[in-house]
Amino acid sequence: MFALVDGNNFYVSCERVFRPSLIGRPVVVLSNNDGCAIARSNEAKALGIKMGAPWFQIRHFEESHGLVALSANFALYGDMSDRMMSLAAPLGHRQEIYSIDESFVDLSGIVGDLTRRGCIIRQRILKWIGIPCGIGMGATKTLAKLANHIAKTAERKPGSYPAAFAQVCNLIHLPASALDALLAATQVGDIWGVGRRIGAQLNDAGVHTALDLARLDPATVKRRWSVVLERTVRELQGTSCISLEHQAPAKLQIACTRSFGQAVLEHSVLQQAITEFASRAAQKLRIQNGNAAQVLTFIRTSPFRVQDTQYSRSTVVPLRRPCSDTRSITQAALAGLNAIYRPGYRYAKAGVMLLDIAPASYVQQELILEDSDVDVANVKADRLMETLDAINHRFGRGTVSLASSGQSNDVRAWGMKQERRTPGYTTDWEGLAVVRA
DNA sequence: TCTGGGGTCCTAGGACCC
DNA sequence: TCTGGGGTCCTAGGACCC
Repeated sequence: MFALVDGNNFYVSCERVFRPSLIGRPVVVLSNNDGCAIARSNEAKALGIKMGAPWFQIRHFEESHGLVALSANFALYGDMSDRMMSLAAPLGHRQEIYSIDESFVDLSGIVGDLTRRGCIIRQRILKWIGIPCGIGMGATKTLAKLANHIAKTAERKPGSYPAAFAQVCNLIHLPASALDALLAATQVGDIWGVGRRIGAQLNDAGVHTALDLARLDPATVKRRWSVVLERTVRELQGTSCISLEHQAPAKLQIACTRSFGQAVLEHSVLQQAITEFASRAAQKLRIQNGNAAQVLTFIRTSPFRVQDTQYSRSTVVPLRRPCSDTRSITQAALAGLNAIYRPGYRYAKAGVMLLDIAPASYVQQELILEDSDVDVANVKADRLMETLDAINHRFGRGTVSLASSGQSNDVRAWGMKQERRTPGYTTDWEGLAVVRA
């Protein structure tokens, strides 16, 4: 038995905590570069604004409907997320943090009225940090996801589901006929694990509702689609196939990629960007105590600019030996850049990915053919990186960086556009809200 | 003019082995 | 004319998630 706790329109809700005047108004939070909408208030959804809608296509709502758009403030959302997660955890014995705004909670062994328990937790999160949540409960993770969908939809669109399921929806111990009715009222594409492509294929095959999907034979589904969809069918039928991951597994790959605020043509600017991405990725790698064996670098033009000649290439450079050293990783990434850079294109995006990651404690023994002491060099590198991370943690990101990363953010030719950024209310002393009497 | 970032898993097919 | 059988490993690409 699982619960899923999910913040409503999470990024928008975070902004509303500190700017209550946004409540009741259509609000969107924009992606990096103020590119497209990545969170929408209910009022914005009601205007028909879709997830991922480009800002330039929806900005006319500013004039006509008072739409407010904000640049994403991920430091703030991350901090609010930590607070929400710690308040959701007591719902059960174990919690899996699934994304910035969602956590699964294992409900096994919890006695008493689960629905009531959910309502108390929901109220507490709303009162203590101001974030409205939906809570869904079900026998499997997929059913808990569905319950959460029902909890939020019943609140947002009256009449879509019985009002009793709004906000907190508990499908555990629901009579089979009642569960079937809810499944029948749910589009198959709204089920967790059914995306656009599979959804369309299912519709073609006459499978339209979640109930249709739940009634398919798992073996047939596996043959015709995949084991992934088979698992979804079994989960809808009440057999748990996806377990709770209490401890986040170490990442297999780590990426740092960005679209540029404006098109980049020069090699030297790409070099600065790639240096920055490689440094950031290496730092993430050190946080999880890993070593990477390969570094992927990619650059590409904008596929949306059809008038431009397109160019998109990536390359993988193996490291001499697995490490998390910013200098070696950056060196490899820049070597990759040199291999794929071609002048004359309007580059819109670039990135660095670290591949083949293993715990730093796994050391491949090697036959030393060089006349140098590898162990001593490794210890020195580790201490240098520790110091680098400590300084940047204490004095702010980018205090110490490689010279090839160029100047600071405000003068970077490739820097992001963020014209509607709100203060770091909880993450920056300068951003603290001021109360006026 | 203007379109995000960061992940995972599965599968098919090719290369290669004996 | 007619060209085996069984296996592993790796990679690219597709699908999904938020």
